[in-house]
Amino acid sequence: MGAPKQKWTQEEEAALKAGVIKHGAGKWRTILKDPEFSGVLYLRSNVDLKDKWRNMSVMSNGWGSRDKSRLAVKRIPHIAKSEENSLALSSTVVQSDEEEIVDAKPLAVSGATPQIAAAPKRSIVRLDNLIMEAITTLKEPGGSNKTTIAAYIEEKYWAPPDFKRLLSAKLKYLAGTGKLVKIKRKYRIAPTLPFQDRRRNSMLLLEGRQRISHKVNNDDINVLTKSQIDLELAKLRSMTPQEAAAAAARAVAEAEAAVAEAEEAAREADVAEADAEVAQAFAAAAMKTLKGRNNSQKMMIRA
DNA sequence: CTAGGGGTAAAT
DNA sequence: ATTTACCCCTAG
Repeated sequence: MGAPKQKWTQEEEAALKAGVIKHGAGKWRTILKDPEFSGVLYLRSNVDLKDKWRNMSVMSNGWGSRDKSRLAVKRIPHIAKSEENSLALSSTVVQSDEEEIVDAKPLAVSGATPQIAAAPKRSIVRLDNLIMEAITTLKEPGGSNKTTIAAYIEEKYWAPPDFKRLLSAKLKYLAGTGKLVKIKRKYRIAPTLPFQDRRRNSMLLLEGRQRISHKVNNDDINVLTKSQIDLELAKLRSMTPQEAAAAAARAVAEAEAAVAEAEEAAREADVAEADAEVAQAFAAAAMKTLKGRNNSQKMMIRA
């Protein structure tokens, strides 16, 4: 009866695409067993993969939730599907004739939107996907650094003018929310092992998942506004433990809010990034000092 | 196990 | 009303 419906995450889609590129479409079981993807797709079955691939494929092609042979009056297609539609971020195209098992079609993304007579600017693909895809396909040991990821995306897709900036913001955001783990300048996809039974039971309550779990070990806060932070930290030290805890909590909340803003604004111009950065840095520093003097504070959740 | 044809019901 | 995650079934 009720399969509560579990939307495919971007990691899962990326993993699926990567798997298809690596093993070929149809090798669902193989993809599933590949340790490279099993971490992400462990709750999907081979049939799920097949169906998902079908769904993705279908929607990326012409208009259709294909029922196939339904005469159907459908929507009147204003324009015939011109093959050489420019807007592309096209699918794979020429892969310099390497192996090219199957051309990964489901790349359509939201770009399939008509360019009927308006809708000029809309080709943001959701950088998240691309980043995930980049990391999973160039499976570098230890993760990939920003430049490598940028190179991958730029080569395979299309690079906006201020792409580097967007990418930086995105990586920071993803690392901040725990979707990515940053280790020594390199990013890798966060382990998804924690939960194991999402099938038919709860799934809520993971609202308190990993958030700002930064590695504040040495320091990364030496950049911008260090003076500001020091100032705030000085105030923090003179507070009572209770006040300090409250302040730290507030800082964390503010950081999250700022990061969320930055994420939303991360399309064209995001001025919020600076704020988010400052807030995050402060939050991290606050946590650090708090823990330093009162080591019973454990606010970090799982590793 | 896979490809597909069908179908259901939950989200949007 | 359309999408979409899942399911079921059958022939290779």
